[in-house]
Amino acid sequence: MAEKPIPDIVIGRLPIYLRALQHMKQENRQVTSSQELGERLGISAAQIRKDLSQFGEFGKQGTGYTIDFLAKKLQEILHMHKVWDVAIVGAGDIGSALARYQGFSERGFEIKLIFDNNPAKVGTQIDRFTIRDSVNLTSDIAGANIKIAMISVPANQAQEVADQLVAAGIRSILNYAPVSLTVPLEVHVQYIDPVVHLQRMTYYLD
Amino acid sequence: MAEKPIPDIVIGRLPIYLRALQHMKQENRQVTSSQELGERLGISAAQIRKDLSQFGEFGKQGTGYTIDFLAKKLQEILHMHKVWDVAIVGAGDIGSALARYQGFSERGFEIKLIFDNNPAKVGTQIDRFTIRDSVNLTSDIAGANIKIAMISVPANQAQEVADQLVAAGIRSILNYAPVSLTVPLEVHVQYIDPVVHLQRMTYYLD
DNA sequence: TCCTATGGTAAATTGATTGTACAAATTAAA
DNA sequence: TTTAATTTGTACAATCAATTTACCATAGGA
Repeated sequence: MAEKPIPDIVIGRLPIYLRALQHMKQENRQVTSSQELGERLGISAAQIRKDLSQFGEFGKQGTGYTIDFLAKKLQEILHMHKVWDVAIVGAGDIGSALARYQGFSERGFEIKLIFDNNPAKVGTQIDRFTIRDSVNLTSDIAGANIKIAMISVPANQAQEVADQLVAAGIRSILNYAPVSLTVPLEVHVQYIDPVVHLQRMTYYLD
Repeated sequence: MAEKPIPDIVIGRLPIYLRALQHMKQENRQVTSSQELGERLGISAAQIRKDLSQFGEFGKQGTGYTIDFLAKKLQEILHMHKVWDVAIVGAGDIGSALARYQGFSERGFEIKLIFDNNPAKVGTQIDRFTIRDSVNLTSDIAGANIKIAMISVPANQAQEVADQLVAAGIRSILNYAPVSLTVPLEVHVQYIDPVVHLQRMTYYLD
């Protein structure tokens, strides 16, 4: 009996649930309910229950969900029970801000390597990182066995970088360059382009 | 006869189409086809044609779409035929990187104001901007008639900032703080949390 | 014991995508 | 000029996906 795969849109909501639970934990809350979570997130309680029930029975009728327990379960489902190493390619404004961002280590990701192809930058420091030369990108990443990378290079270099990352064994790419990437099926890409996000909202403005 | 509203998921694809068209324009291309666009973006040609046909007939049978013409049409649909003013709240690493990012002005958005509540930062410069005091946030934004804002403050301050932005007349919020916001129905919010994007991909990793 | 709150789940409903087809228009080739 | 090859716009079916509704079973407190 083949279990049917979980829809990607459901996977996409799990990190949101997890984030909210971790906030509640910081407020020393013990339990919550699908209704409370839903109100907080603008998602229907039924949908949250259905999403969660795809992975098991995590709640108790009448009382709700134990925050700490559900958070741990979601972390397991998302494979966040371990720390993931991450590489950054492109040490401009965005790449630098990413390298300095504390939120990664606080939430299960550790920046390990940062690359740039500008000789003036190679060898200099950002935070605790020494910028490496992009010519060694593939071997450095493969050698460190890193599976996740963020791209913060200009648009016209992004596809080339993506190709190198794939060759280095990267399986997940978070792309800040404003361009769509072509990668093999088994490699996942997420896009962050603030202009695209803004344009999606201007449609609704006068 | 009431026209049925366009699904938001369709609106979300239009900026992607526009971005690809603008890249083609830079390559001095004159025309393209739904098929070429689709291959470039990983979207089926039929879907692109269907999306576009919701707004009019922009192509020519046998030839395809004139890049410049279709780009202009998409800009109109997305209300990008004018330049939109934008405010930034939070002048930390992320806010600073946003203030310096050239991609906004190149694609129809102009950063006008940037705020922080840290007295040590108020009055100092980032790029060509003088950081303003957050205490004047509502009046400054309302006075400048700005409708779009980006939030780049710590998570625990984000909801308060959002409330002030709504009071100031902001209609669209791009939220970089790692927390879900509660806003009135008529205000649109888009979220950028790199950790959420990464976690969405770790599910598929071993 | 009764009442209320709540999770889990099946069913119904709604929404979106995909696939197929084809007429009409255009271009290029024969 | 005729024919062949493209390509859009549209329709329709089929399917797939996602959401909502409704209801039952359970837990815990009054």
